[in-house]
Amino acid sequence: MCRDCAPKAQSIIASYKSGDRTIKAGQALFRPTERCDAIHHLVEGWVLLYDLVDDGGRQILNFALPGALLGLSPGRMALYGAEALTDATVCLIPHERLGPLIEHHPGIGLRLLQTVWRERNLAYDHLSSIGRRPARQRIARALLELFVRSRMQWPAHRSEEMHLPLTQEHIGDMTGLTGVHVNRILHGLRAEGILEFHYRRLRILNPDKLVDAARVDAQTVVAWTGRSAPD
Amino acid sequence: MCRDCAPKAQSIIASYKSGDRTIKAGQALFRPTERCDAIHHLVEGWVLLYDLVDDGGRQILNFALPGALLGLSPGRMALYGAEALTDATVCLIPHERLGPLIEHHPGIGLRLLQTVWRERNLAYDHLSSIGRRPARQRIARALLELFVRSRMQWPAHRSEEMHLPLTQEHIGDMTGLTGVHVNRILHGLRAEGILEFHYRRLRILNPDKLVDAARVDAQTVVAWTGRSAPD
DNA sequence: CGCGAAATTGAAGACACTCAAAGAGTGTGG
DNA sequence: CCACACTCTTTGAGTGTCTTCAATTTCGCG
Repeated sequence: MCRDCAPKAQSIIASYKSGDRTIKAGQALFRPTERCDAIHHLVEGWVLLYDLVDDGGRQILNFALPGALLGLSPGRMALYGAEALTDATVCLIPHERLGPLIEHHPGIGLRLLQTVWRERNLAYDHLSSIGRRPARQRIARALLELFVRSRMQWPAHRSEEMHLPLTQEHIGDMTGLTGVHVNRILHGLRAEGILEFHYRRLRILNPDKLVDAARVDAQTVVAWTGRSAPD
Repeated sequence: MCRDCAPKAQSIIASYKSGDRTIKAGQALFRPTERCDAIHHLVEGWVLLYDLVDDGGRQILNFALPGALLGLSPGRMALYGAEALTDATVCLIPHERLGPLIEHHPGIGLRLLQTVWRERNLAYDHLSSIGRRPARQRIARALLELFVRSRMQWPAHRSEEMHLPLTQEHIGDMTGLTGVHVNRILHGLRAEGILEFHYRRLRILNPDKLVDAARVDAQTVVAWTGRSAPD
């Protein structure tokens, strides 16, 4: 299920966890500023990380896929909110158990390190997208990234169509745009025969043109997949 | 010098490194897409991480302070560029040594994990700033963050004035704005008696008003400092 | 003193936002 | 199975923040 946790690693972690938790789609795992004593290791499902801004705006920080580590923060307050996009399962590891876990199983430590630094690289990628790219590129990138990452996670599904439980408002919140403007851009992409995004269903009609509109290079796509490259 | 690396940890890492490297202010450690075989552990100085966008734009991803881990990427290509803002020293750890290092010294693994996840949280913070805040708040936040982080790193300096080797263009590249617009906003902040930023020197005239303009809460500031909160 | 880089200022324009209303799709309960 | 309620999408018109382009001034440094 989770690429980052081979079965063996899973069972090792299991002996340090305080328990599992299942969350229904749409429910919150935790909210910003809420007390959060345990690290949440996502085992199954999609989870949305977000930050709320005082004027009512919301910024989506990441879409966490299985293997992600949520709730890492100094102090015991969550710095951001987390809510399940699909039904999800997390494995809870109390903060104070993390030290012993890594002490006894350094290999796990290395894996966690790689997971988090991949998350950091992804965040960097989003930063330059939101900070320096026009709306069309941001949206094309965001959708392409979601597509690539989910295909990598669940290679079974093989079509160019996928279920994406997001509204256009969500896409706006991830790209730093308004839902209304996202709608206009999507309209353009559809008119150009590049993709369709209708009621939680994304269909890529012309992958080449989408890559072109997103202005991503092969290297970046590889980074999205999370694969370590060959030597 | 580096808060994250107690002397003991330093000496352990030393036995796994391939060497040190000193970089003069303004010089590049590595450029985007350049081959990069070793992890760069920053020991001393400020390093700027950036990404270049095809239209000529640049996005600053982070200002790395001592303790930061640079050059972590899948494959052996750098996903971003790194350039020294001040004279700097890095300790180079070949990628293939990382496994053995953590294997034999799990405590180091835990520290590295905490370092990277703090960097990730900082990137998330920047995301919501750039994605959802107006120019004035972004700039106020950016300057306040730099101030807080550098004060935490070098507590010796105690005044409300600091040396910041940046141009207004740099501030634009970190906040996703143009240098010209940064200038106008800084003009406003100066007119209000909040701060002065003139030729590589930042002086905070009214800390309370700056915090107000930046719209940061205490919790976020604590996260910037990198301190783990008490239980 | 003069050169180059950075800062400053103005004017015009563009991209994205706000406000608002209508249309389409989904789900639920009778 | 239909009707209603709700959410999400779609479209228009007007506005505003930030950008672009360009000229001028200030500053640091040789």
